[in-house]
Amino acid sequence: MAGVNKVILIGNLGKDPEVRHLEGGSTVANFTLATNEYYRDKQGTRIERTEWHNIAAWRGLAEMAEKFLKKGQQVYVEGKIRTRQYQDKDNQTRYITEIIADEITMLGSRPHGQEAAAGAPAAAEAPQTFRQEPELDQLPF
Amino acid sequence: MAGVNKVILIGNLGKDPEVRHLEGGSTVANFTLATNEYYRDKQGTRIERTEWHNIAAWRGLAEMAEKFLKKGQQVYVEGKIRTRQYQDKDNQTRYITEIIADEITMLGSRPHGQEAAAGAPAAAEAPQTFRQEPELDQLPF
Amino acid sequence: MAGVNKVILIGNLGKDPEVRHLEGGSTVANFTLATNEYYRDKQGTRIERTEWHNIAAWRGLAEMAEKFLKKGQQVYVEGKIRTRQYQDKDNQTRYITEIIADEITMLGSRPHGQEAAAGAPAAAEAPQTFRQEPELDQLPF
Amino acid sequence: MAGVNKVILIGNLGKDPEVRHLEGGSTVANFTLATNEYYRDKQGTRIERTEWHNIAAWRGLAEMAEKFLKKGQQVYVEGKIRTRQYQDKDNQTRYITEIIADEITMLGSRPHGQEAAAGAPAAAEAPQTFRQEPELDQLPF
DNA sequence: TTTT
DNA sequence: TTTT
Repeated sequence: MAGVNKVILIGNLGKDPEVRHLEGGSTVANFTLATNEYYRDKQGTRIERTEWHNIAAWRGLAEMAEKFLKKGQQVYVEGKIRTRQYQDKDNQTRYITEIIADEITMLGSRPHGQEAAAGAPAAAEAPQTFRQEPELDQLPF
Repeated sequence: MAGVNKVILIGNLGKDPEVRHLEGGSTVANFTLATNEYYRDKQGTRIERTEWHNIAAWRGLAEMAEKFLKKGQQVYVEGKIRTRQYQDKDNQTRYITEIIADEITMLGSRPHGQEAAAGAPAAAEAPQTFRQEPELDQLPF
Repeated sequence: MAGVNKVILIGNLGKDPEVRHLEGGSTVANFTLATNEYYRDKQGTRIERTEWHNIAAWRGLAEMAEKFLKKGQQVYVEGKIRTRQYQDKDNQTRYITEIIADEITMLGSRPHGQEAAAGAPAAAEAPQTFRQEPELDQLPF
Repeated sequence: MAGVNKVILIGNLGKDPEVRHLEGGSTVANFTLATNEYYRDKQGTRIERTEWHNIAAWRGLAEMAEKFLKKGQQVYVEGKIRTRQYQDKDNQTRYITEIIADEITMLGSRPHGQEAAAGAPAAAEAPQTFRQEPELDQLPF
């Protein structure tokens, strides 16, 4: 039974994307994204709660992230949840949950006092949407 | 800067919900949800990939989950991602990512050879949607 | 400023898809989808409200719809809203809002007393997800 | 069979919200929202396509829209699709499709040369999310 | 570690 | 009718 696994986030990058070129030719960009929530507690005090998400962008989307995204920027990210396991230094099994991005849209304006990454569109140009191209070996059937 | 943290899943319960009544009066129901994805690899072989999600439903939604949801059932879950840390038995910090459900809708029909949970609507009745009522101390401001 | 225009529906087909082969070689499948909502009114009476959506699936997705979808079937549809205008028989401008599907997933089981469309997967096979392949002339920039 | 009818939009207000106080005590705010899409056509020319959506916000959300939203502002809107019919001046049945907003989040910064609506949060304050409170007579069952 |  |  086919299912749906979809995540929609709007938040700010906690750091510049880190790009790695893997053996085998793949490229992946990783960054953290903060989504902020505000509410009042029982005493009426305003509370801010920040959730941090690990974002992974692969292949073409990784290159876009490297070129156009910077720490602090507000973005829309659409993707899916993936939890993978790894062995830590004590050889214990650990789990990490990531969002595999399918689409990234730049929102609002750049933060003050911060330059766009090299190659980013000039202020006069329209901010952009980037979509992951489907891999030939990952088409649904 | 307010953000968005939204998850949309369609999958099948991996087990009956486990309900706990916490000190302080809250109720929480936990269950796992499998979302299946199908694709062909480079050799053209059909691959099935299952992602397991930890779902937490609180308060009124927990009671609904306890009454109406059972292992194997197909559901739509809307909610948000939350990662919390805890100390494991070796006093090491560990992280677990959960989906806090805001809305659960029952889909399709019950799996063969499986009874509905006690109190579930008869087959002739419309399957249902359950929404979390907002907590008075958690309204946005 | 790039935006987001996303629709997520779960409902039942109101009729079999109607497929048209347009001059120029495109194929489009149209069907209606009912999304049901249940609530109680002020008197406590159960109310059912049905919203009807016009779904359009293009190219590869149209062929999938023609092969695999039938009246009554429960599906997940992801797509975007598009309103287009046309002239009615009195030469007045009219508007119609459609959902252009990007992804369709078959849910649950087939309705009783109804055969699957020719070519549909056997009951024992996994229901399927179909995604629109991007058109070369419609990639984001 | 309960369904799902969900819309997620990011766009800019085409005009200030228009607020009406209906007989019976309800308040509704209406505004248009432009979602922009960019792509290249077969000749490689950059095309901008704008979709206009009719947004309706009721009750508490209408008051928030009136206070805090202005023409040009970039917002995230979550809601559902509703098509209603009415009689035009020639007594012909016409249809209009609207998005009934459940949640509105203000994004980015205010457009240059434009004042915030009276009562809007000062620049130093966090932009906000507004959610529709459920009506007692519209709870799911 | 972000943003306001 | 928006935005860049």
